[in-house]
Amino acid sequence: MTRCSECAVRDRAICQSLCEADLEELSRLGRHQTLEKGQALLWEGDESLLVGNVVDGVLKLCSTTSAGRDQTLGTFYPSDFLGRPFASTTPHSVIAVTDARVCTFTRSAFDGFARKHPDLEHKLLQRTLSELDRARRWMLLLGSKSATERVSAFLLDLASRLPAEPVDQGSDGAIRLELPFGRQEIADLLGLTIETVSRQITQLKHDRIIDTPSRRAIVILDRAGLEACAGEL
Amino acid sequence: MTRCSECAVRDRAICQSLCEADLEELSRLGRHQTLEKGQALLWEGDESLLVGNVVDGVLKLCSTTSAGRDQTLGTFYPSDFLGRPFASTTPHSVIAVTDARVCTFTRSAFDGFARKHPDLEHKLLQRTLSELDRARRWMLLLGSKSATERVSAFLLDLASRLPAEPVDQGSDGAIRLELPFGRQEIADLLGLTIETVSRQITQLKHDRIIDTPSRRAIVILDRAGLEACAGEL
DNA sequence: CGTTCAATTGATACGGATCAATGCAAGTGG
DNA sequence: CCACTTGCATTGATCCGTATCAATTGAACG
Repeated sequence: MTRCSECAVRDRAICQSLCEADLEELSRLGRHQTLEKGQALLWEGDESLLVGNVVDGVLKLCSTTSAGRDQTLGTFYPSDFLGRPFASTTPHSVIAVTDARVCTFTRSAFDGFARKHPDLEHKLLQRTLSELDRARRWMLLLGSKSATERVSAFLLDLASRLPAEPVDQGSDGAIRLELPFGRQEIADLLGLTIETVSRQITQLKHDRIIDTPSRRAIVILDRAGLEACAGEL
Repeated sequence: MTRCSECAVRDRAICQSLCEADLEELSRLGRHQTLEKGQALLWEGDESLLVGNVVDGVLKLCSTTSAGRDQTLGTFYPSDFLGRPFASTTPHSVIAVTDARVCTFTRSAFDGFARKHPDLEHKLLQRTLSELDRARRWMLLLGSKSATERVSAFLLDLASRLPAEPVDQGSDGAIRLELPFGRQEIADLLGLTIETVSRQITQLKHDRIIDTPSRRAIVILDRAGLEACAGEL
């Protein structure tokens, strides 16, 4: 079994608040799980079975509307906490966007442990508050931004979340992003259609703001230009 | 000074977690404030000065985009907690929708008190988690619902939040809502324009799903019909 | 009774959705 | 190694819902 003290996200996940002894106890409650791309960890409306931390990979939180349209409500990167503690059902599904590793706990075991460890609950509170800020920023995007603004904002958000690799040739501060998402997934995230996303990307490419060396890679050539396209924030 | 033990929201706000003695201590940190309709309590981007509970009235959380458009990101009703604890700036403005009374604390005083009272932090965590669920449901609305669905969902949401008054004449289960919001405010909440909101309301009226005895009142005649218009959820 | 402000209604424009076709890269099997 | 399939992404043509612009109505108030 993998020891928590050697965890890849030991110093970033909410567990950072625990001392060695408590960590030991928590690790006995948890279990590591690997997920394949596309696999679901939690289902919308189901019992809230699991909570946990992302160790590696990217996951998404999503919901399907009656019209069959899919809307993605959030994303999880390594060290992020996922699941719905302190409630009996999970309001949305959690699905792996890439192959992923997560460290999970049954909700009841986690809830019990958390109630006895105020520092952990405090970390969780801080994270939940940030997540709420994040969700509200996204609401702003969904409620009152154009397609160009949405795509630009998405790329900037991604750049801030992903381990950014600077491009070799000294072409100013160009940044290369390996997209974990396909076009359809981006569309679901932004409340647009795949065609609109595609058109916006080609537009940004024509304007020399980004480049697309491959379908799954984006190079930000002109960060300031991209920020201008994204509107304030 | 108003004693916490006699507070109108004593048994619903997060303070319900405190014993008499702690409540006494907290009440010495707080202060009651009255706000007039339209008055701001917190400004977007400012230092996070205050947090608190709504005692009476309705407030909204909002943000102005570069394009001058206003988007409302949330609403606060009596017993709701507002403000951004544990952060140095508030990401959005809080504005009174009606005349209101709030019980406020400086953020720093509240943070310190909360850190020492795990039960209070726990209540706050639960509330923040629900607020996040709520925000995500609203994201779904903003990201992938039509104007009709948005207006219908809004009315249903309001019905669940407001003290509902059943209409006198035995006309089945008709419910009368006194709207705290004007049309423009509804539009900001739903990411629509005032004209579109107005048209949707007239449409629902024609379909005998609602009635509008006055500008600021709505009677839900056919709740099932309204739910159907709102799509699932 | 006029003034004022919000809400409604109408006419038109436009952005993004939808429908349909084409392009392109990565397999797969002969 | 080449034809064929398969799955995404792009591009094009058209349609529809909501925004926008402009006018009218209606209720509250002095």
